Amino acid sequence: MKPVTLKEIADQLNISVTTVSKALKDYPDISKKTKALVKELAQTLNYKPNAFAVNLRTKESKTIGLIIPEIVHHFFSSVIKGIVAQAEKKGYLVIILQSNESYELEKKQIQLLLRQRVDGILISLANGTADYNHLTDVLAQDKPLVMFDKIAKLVKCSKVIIDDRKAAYVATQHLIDTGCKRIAHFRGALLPQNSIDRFLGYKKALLDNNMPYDPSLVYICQCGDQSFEEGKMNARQLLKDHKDVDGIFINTDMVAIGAITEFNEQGVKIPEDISIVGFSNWFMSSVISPSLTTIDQPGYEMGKAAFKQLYKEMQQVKNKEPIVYKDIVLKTELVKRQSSKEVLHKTIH
Amino acid sequence: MKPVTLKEIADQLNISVTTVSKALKDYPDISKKTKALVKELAQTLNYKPNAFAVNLRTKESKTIGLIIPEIVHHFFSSVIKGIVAQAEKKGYLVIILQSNESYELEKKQIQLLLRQRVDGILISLANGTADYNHLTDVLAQDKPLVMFDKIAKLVKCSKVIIDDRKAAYVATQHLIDTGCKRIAHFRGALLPQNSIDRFLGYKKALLDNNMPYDPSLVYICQCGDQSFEEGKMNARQLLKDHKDVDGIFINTDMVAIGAITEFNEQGVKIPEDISIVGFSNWFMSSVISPSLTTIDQPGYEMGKAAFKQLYKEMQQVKNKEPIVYKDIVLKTELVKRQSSKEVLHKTIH
DNA sequence: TTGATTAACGAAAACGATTTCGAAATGAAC
DNA sequence: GTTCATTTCGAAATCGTTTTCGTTAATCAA
Repeated sequence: MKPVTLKEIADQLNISVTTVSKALKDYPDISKKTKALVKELAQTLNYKPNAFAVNLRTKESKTIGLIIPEIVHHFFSSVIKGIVAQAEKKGYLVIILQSNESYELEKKQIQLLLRQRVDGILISLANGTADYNHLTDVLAQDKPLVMFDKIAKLVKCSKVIIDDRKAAYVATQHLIDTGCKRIAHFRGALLPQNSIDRFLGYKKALLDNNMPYDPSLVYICQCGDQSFEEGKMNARQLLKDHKDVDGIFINTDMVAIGAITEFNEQGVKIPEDISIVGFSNWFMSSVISPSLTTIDQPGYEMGKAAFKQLYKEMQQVKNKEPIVYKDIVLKTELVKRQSSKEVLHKTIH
Repeated sequence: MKPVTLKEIADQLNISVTTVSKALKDYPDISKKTKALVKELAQTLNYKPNAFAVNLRTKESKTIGLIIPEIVHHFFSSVIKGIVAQAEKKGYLVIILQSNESYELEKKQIQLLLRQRVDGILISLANGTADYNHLTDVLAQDKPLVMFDKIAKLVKCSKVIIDDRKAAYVATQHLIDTGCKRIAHFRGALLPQNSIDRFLGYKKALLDNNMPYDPSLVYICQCGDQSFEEGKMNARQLLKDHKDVDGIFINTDMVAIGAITEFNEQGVKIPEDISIVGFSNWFMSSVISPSLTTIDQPGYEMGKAAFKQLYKEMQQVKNKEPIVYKDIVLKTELVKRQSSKEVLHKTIH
């Protein structure tokens, strides 16, 4: 009933615990005969080393912590999948925690993970997080910390991101290339860096194309649980405020889908009357009618890359080398679908 | 840099490790004065008990394992969220593993978790799992194991499920009540119990209403990654095979959405020509056009209930009481939307 | 025969906390 | 002054491994 220990194996074979331990780990100073004996008995008794004891000695837990704002989310669950898959390949287990977009919870969870003595931490910040002491605490302990997607630029650690600004630029440029003359933007809340960058990309694309930037065309939404509703609301408001808008770049697919639904209900034709480009490429976006042109955000790859970087840093700590931080920028892609028109033939000068 | 230990606190205060430990845990045989001193120093040094050492002594890890077939999945990610939230409330951490619907992986992961000495395991089985030795291994060690959603009826442990059969019955009955005369069924693969039960519910509803059961109206799909495509394919095939079908009960929303898409493309009117009822109530189902009538499957609640049961059993183990197994059946609900007609006025006898 | 080398194993000290069992000191009671 | 109880603390064992450093016995060279 109780798990088998080294001592029990040792007693049964009338040898010492030391020898058993060494035999199982193929130390060169144990004879082949005893090694065979030990290994066989361990097998039949179904011996499994007690992880606590091993960790206590070796000061490694072979466990990492993962904190994300929201689990039920296509993008984030893809990230989780990428992380878990990669971690398992390297023999690491993943403890998952959800911050619920709350700074307080995030802070508490970091403490929990540190107490658990995880070997490293992966985190995507809560929207509300503006204070970074809990993060620098981790780094001060020489424990690797890698941030992904929602990051804090000011914290000195590795980061895995996409170039939100560039992606937003591409999205907006696509609207321009397909003939849109007056382009609105539904942006996210003020805090997460992503919203800011996407907004900046939108703005830059306009200016680079000699189109005026009009702040009244920028609508803010919190992108929380009811982002679908927010998309509908913003769309309704836009129809009242600006009849001349013929294109919208929307911060995230869920909001875009809300907007599409509203436009469908009001008889506004997409893309004939208004073109729409979203962000993230959720599965849903390919299914809705009209299907949504959007920016593909590689969640699985991001998870994979984040773990790989963390792994590298954990190895560096193990070898007592200094940790080398890295910024990894993943590629995004515009996925052309029905909610935007065909690209106009460009005139050749 | 290195984490603070009891010994360091003891040395600084010139008292023994024992006293420090006791002080922090409010043992009655330590004076208030030393307790105050110890607690204050622990606070300022930011002392965190070494989880390994504690676990090694107490033989508790305050950690549970969670194995699911697929993380990127609306239903399962909701379950994860429920589990993680509830676990955190009780001071437990969750190690998450994904079996990828593979029996082999599932088996290996159970071993991993046992080695890690988790206090309990939550699992939703892979479709391919037909051999239960890895599960009985867990139970043989007196380690609580709770299965949810995709379960093995034969294994003696607690289970949290919905009544798939009844839910399917309700779904089919709804189609009948709204006037459908010839009802098809897109079912899942043969193995997971859920598919079988949903099929049986469908069949029973037909028979109870004196409608013939026609096996040629039952289409099978694997419900894997391409279930959307499978939905389209099946819909196309159905249109060829049976022009007279006016209702379909579909195993899962993703397939249903594929079917709706296909029908939309082929100009088949929903619900006028064909009514559709899905299963799961993914968010997508409320957004697609026409929106999908479906069975709401409470993922978050299932996760919550599963952890609560596991917690109960972990307490029982702790108190050396025998484990009491329980079958928990959660309520499902029919969510009426646009893909099915209004219920006919029933004649009163 | 002596000294050096090698092969094979074990004793014991960690790792950091918890807990049992005493011990010392103080005070109270007689 | 003796006895007894109470308060306050610590020594030491323990959890299960890992790893260092011996120790023994055998082998070999000269």
